[in-house]
Amino acid sequence: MFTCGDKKGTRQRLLESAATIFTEKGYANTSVADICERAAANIASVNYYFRSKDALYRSVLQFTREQAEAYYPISRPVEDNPETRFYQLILALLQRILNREMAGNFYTLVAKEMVEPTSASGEIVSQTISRHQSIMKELIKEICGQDIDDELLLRLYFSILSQCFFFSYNEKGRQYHLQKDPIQFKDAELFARHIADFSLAGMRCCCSLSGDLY
Amino acid sequence: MFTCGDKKGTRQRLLESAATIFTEKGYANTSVADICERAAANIASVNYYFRSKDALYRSVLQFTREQAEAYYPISRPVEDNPETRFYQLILALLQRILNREMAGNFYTLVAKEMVEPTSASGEIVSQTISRHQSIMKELIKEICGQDIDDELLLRLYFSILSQCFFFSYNEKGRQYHLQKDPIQFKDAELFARHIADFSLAGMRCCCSLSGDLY
DNA sequence: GACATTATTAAACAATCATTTTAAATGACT
DNA sequence: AGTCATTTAAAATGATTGTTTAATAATGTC
Repeated sequence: MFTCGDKKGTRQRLLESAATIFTEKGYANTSVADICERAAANIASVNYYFRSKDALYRSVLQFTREQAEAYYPISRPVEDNPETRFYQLILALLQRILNREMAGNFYTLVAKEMVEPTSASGEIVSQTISRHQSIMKELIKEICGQDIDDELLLRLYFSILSQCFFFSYNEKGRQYHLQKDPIQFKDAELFARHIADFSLAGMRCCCSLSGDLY
Repeated sequence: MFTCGDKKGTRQRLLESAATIFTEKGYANTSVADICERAAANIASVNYYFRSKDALYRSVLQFTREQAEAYYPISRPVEDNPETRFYQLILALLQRILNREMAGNFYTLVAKEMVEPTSASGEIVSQTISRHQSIMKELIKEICGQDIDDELLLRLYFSILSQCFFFSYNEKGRQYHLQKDPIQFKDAELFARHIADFSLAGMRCCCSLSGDLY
């Protein structure tokens, strides 16, 4: 296990190279040759270490997801009041998404899967989403009351998450809406504050008139 | 100009066929052969009527956009109160997005451009977005007051629009979040009602504490 | 040091794709 | 009918792609 010290193994270089290029250009626009070139590996190495381009892509999803979960854990201590934890949860999610390394790559890839699912999409994406969903729903219940209607709960979740997932758009895609400067990692706190405030008000309002309108 | 009556011309068939398949599979995963087959046209016809696959794609963006704008106009009479027009604007947008024909195709294509911009992306997408943006911002100003801070105005716009654009995800992509049944066109009113209520509360709250937190 | 396993390389393969070419067919108009 | 422009058709081109093969190098083990 004496790997060369500062040098990463070929397999790992391929994984990171693939993650970067898949994120940037998408699966279909990325060639195996591109990936190998960036990883300074031979053209055949993708099929040697992973069985195919497709299997490599699945490994990339897996790998970047693990990185994301290691980077900013989304389970928080229970001591604070729900509103604070609500803000922290949104912040953690935005920080993951805006992270410039593998964590951010994962959410960009997930965004692509939302818009144009691949065959590899299935498990990993749906696991990730449903994990987010259950955590967020628990928090909403704490804030709105445990007896909240299931349909309403789902809609509230959707309103909050759709705001967060906006940031997993491509940089250029975000700028279509928020012209101005590129979004930086440090903007996470600002937007998390906004989304939290905006959504807390929305939640409370929708809960208080629950059932009246529908 | 005596076209065959019930039969559409080859060019038009190509346009609609391309719109459908681009929407379903994305630009890179769609072959010119696919498009021609569905349009019952020869393989060379794409290059005959449009100069290239790329130019065809641009034409598709243009065409579907026109269909969307003709289908559900988003400029509404001024007589109602702003809250009602706010709801109507969101409803019109959702109806466009959830429309099963060319209008819906356009917003699905725009969603793809958000996540993975192509070289054709530029003008059409940014025009569409900035039109939505100016209309929505005007309405927010009416509701929150004309003296609202520009930064806050942009964030409010973003919160509202990101909820709407969630529905331009792929069907499977939406179901990752809203498990249950596929979203139908008729759900537009339900979700428009929710987004409007949720967002009106959020707007009012953010405006009242404007400047205090940032 | 010899052997077996693992890793890397260069070349070739087979398939797909967008586009071009060249020719045939169609329809309008004189 | 004959001319012309428009449209359709089939086949070929040239480039790129993912994957495989087979030979070579590196590494670890006894």
